[in-house]
Amino acid sequence: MKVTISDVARLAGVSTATVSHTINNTRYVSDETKERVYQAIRELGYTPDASARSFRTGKKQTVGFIVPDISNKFFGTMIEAVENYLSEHGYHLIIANTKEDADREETSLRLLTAGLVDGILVASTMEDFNRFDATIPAGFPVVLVDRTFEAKKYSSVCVSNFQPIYRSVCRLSGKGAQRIGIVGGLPRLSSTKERISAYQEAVEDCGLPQEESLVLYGDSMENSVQSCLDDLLAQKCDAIVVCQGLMASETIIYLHQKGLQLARDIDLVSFVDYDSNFYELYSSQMDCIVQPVEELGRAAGEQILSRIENPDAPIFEKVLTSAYRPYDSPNTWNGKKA
Amino acid sequence: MKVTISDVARLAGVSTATVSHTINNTRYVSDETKERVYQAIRELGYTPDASARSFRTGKKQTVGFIVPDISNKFFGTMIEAVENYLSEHGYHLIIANTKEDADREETSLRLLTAGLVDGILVASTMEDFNRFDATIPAGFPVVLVDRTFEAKKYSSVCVSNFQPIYRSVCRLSGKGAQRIGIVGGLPRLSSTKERISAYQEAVEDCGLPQEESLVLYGDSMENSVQSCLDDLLAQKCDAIVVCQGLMASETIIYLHQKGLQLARDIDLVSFVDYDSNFYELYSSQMDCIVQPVEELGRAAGEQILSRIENPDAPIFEKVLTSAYRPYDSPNTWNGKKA
DNA sequence: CTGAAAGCGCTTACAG
DNA sequence: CTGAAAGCGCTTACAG
Repeated sequence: MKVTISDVARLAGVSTATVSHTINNTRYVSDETKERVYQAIRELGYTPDASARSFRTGKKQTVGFIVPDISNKFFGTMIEAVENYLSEHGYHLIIANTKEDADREETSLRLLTAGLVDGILVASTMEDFNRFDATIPAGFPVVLVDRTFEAKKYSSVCVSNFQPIYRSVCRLSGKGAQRIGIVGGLPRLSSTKERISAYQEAVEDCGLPQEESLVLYGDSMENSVQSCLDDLLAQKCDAIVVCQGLMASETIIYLHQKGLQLARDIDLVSFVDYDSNFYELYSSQMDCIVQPVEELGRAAGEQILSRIENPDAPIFEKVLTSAYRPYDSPNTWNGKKA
Repeated sequence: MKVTISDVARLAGVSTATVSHTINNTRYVSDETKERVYQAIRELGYTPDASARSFRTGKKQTVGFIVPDISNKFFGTMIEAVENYLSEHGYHLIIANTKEDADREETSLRLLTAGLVDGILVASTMEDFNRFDATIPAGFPVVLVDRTFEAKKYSSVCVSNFQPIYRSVCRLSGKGAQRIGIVGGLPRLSSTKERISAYQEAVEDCGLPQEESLVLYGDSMENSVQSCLDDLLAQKCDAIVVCQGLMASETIIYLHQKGLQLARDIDLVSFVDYDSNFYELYSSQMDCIVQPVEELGRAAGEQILSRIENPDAPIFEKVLTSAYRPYDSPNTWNGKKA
C-alpha cells in the first residue's frame, strides 16, 4: 500500500527520527546512515506525505487568494504574478472566486481560514468591514489586495487611484472639454470611491460642471456599460472617464458601433488592463491609465509570506502608482513606438 | 490557544466521538445531546481543523490544476469554470503555472500528487508521454485537459481541432484563396499537431500548394508571431490561418500596423478566445473558431471528481466541438447582430 | 551521533 | 444511544 516513513526506517535499520532528519536536513546524520536511508527511499519509492507533514507542523505551505473574477485579465495577471512568487518560495496557491458576491466571499474566507491555508490574500467585495473582520479568525495572516477598507486593521497592497484620475480630468479640461462624464465600478469598492472623488475634486478645481447626473456606476462584470454611455452621450458629454478595464473595452466597442470615433468625436480616458492587446490598437486615440498589475501581485505575495513569518508585525500599507499615458504625447506603450 | 474537538467534548460532557458524529451527521445523536454539543461549539468558537480532518480521512477535498499560462484568457476562463464546478461540490482548487515549461510541470506534478490534492487536471506541455507518465503515482486520479497524448492511458477532455480547421481551409479555397499559410502553436502539443494536419489534408484535398514553407510555428506565449507573418506575407499568401487566440490578436494588431485590412487585403481565420471583447470588433472581417471554454472547464471538473470517486473507472475521452463562424454569413456572434 | 516515544486533531471500528 | 481508544504519518523535544 502506501509507503510510510516507518517502512523506510525499518528497511534502513534506523529510527523514523533519523529518516525524518535526513530528509529534512534538520540535524546531523552520518554520511553512511544517510546513504542507507536514501537507498531505502529509492528502493521503496517513498514520498513523504505532505498532508501528514502539514498537519503535524501546522504549516500548510499554502496561501489562499480570494478573487472577484478570475477570468478578468486584471486578476488573471495578478494571480499569475502571485503564483509565480509563491512557487518560488515553496508555497502553493488556492484560488477562490467570488463573482463579486459577498456571501461567496464569506464562505470562502471561512473555509480557507479553517486550517487549509497559512494566510490569505483577498480582493474583497464586501462593503461592511465589520462583517469581513468578523469572518477572520483572530491573528490570521491577511493581506488585502487592490481594495481596502477605511479601518486600517489589515495590511494592504493597492494602486494609487486618486492621482491618475485627477490628472486626467485636469488634462481633459486643459484641452477644452466642457462636460466630462464618468463611469465608475461597483460603488461599494474602495477603488471606485477613490476614483470618483478624484474626479469630483478635479472637476470642481477646474471649474467644470459638477452635476450628479454625470457620475454613473457600472457593474464591473456584466455588460452594463452601454446604458451609462447612452446616458452620458444624451447629456452631451465631450469626454468620458471609465474606471475599469473590462468596462473600457466595452466602451470602445460600443462607441465604435455607434459610429463615434475616439479622439475626434469624443475623448476617452480609462483604466486599462495591463498588457492587453486590445488597447494596443487604441493607445493612440485615448488616455490610458495602466496599473502595475504584476508588481501588485508580486508585492501581495511578498507581504503575505512576510506576515505568515511574522503575524504580529505592524500593519503595512503599500500603494503602487499607475502609469498615465495621454494619447497625444509620444507613444511609449510597452516601450515601443506605435 | 486552539480550540479542539476535545475541548468541545469536555465542555459538553460527551465523548469526542459524539462531537464528531454530530458535526458530520454520521450517526444518530439524540436531540438533547446535539444541543449540548452545539452550545459548547458556540461557546468556545470551535472550528474543526481541515488539515487534521483531511490527514485523518485521506481526502483533501482539493484538486490541482496545472496550467501553461494563467493570464491567458483561454485558461483564465477555464480556471473560472473549473473553480465554479469544484466549489459547488465542496472542493478547492490549487493552481500551478508552468509557463509551457516541462520542468516546472514535472515539479508541480510531484508536489501536488504527494498528498496535497485528491486529483489533478493538467493541460500538459510535455512532449514525452513516458516522462509524464513516470511522474504520476500509480492510480492517481488524473484528467488531461485541452491537450492529450497518443497513448490513451489517462482520461481527457479536449476540443475538436481537426474539423474546424479543415472546414475553414476548404472554405477559403472555395472563395478563391490561392496560397494559404498557417501559424501553429507549440509544435509538440497535440492540439497543434491536430490543427496542422487538418490544414495539410485540406490543402491537399483542395488542390492548393502544399509547401512546407507555408507551415510556421509560433510560441503560444511570446510575441513571436510577427516574424511568421512577415514570412508568410513575403510568400504572397492571400489567406492565413492562426491556431491560437493570443497569437490571433497579435496578428490582427500587426496586420493593422502594416496597413493591411482584413477581408480586403488578406483573409484571416483563427481560433479565438471565447468571450473576448477584442474579437467582437473583428468578427465581421475574419473567420472565427470559438472554443467552448466554459464547457471544457465544467467537463474537466466533472471528470476529475468522478475519477476521484471511482479511480478504477475506464478511461474516458470527451471531445467538445468548436463553433465555426465565417465572417460573411449572418453574424451571430454572442447571439447579437453586429 | 541516534533512538524511543509523545503527540498534532481528528475519525471510526469496536464494544456495550 | 454513546464512549474508550486506536491510529492516520509525520516531527521533535528528550534522553543517552
